[in-house]
Amino acid sequence: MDRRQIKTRTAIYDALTGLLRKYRFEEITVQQIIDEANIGRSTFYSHFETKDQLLEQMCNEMFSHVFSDTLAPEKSHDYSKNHEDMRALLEHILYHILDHKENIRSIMNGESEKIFTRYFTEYLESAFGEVIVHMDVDVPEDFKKQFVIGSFIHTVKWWIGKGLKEKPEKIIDSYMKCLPGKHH
Amino acid sequence: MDRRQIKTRTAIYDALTGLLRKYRFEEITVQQIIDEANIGRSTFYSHFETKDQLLEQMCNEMFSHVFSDTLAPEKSHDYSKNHEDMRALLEHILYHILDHKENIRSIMNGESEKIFTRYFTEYLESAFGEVIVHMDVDVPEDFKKQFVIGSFIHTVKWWIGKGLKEKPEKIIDSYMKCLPGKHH
DNA sequence: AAAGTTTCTGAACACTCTGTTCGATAAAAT
DNA sequence: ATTTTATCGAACAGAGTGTTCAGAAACTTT
Repeated sequence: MDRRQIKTRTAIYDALTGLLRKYRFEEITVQQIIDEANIGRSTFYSHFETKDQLLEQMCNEMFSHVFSDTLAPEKSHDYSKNHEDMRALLEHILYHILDHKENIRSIMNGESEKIFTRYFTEYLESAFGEVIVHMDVDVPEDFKKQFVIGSFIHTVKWWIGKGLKEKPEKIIDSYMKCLPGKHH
Repeated sequence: MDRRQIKTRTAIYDALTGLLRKYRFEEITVQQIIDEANIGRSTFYSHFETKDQLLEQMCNEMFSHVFSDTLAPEKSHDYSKNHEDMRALLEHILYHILDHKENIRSIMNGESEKIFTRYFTEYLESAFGEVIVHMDVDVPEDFKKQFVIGSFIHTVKWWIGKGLKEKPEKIIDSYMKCLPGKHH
């Protein structure tokens, strides 16, 4: 890829992340991004069709970083046999989020929060769909799934919203204590 | 209040709810609302400063209807003593939502979903804050609160998203089975 | 190093949406 | 019947969007 393209691309990304620290995505204009990134107007539009597409792509890259290497290597594990493995993976996810602290915090306002939720749900379903089904609670399976995944994502959002101050271990510990199942 | 004001106000509300059935709030323009409501441009702006303010006020009215008479009459009950009372109240809330089916479903897309969440959280905290504290799970209190309330709201959203097809009793039953505590 | 290719630039443009203003008209209140 | 208040709608200024295009600048190839 042409160095110039990479340069403008990262300039745009950096500009947006910077602006997101001060303003909500909805109130940021393309002109602001252009000025902040120090690029020409038409350059922006030759990279992205709209402001929304830029956000979409940026989140896309970021969340694949957060989730990609979490999913792959641990896929062989059987979490239904060992709750400690599940605990380790969840902690791993939180540490990954911690790595992207700055970006994630700025992104988690307004419209972009939804993209996060979408990715997160998708990922968790593929990673834990099986495990959840095997939990011994007498409720329909689709309910079980939405409850476990939904409450986890909500917890993570709450953790982010509170400034990521608590330790991942502590959050996961509390979370797993609140889940229904055999681990009492 | 002047009859004319009421007329335009409801015309605007109806127009927006109608449009929300076809489009997301973000893509609806003031002009569309004006045309749909059959009112003059300046009339709209003499009632609402912006499109967002309109949504805010509309949700405000609606959600106070959903929650107002749920909270008041049951306030004396002590849910920590009787889980059946809590169950009844939660079911009551779902039935209220069912009453506003059409409106709620159209409103639960995009930006307006947040307003719903805000109201709902606020309400649940005032209604159940005490009860939750008394639950016997060994996790910090703020975590307990966010978990119980967050997972309930998520469940309700899921229920709405799936078209409100299942019976409130069933949803609440599953929900309470998934909650940690003494009811095993 | 010269020629060819790709990307960036920035001004100019048409367009859409917003929110305001104001004189005329119609409806409600007293 | 008179006064007050609400609506109408055209006209306007302003902000933002997304496109176009010719020239400059940066990369690639030979």
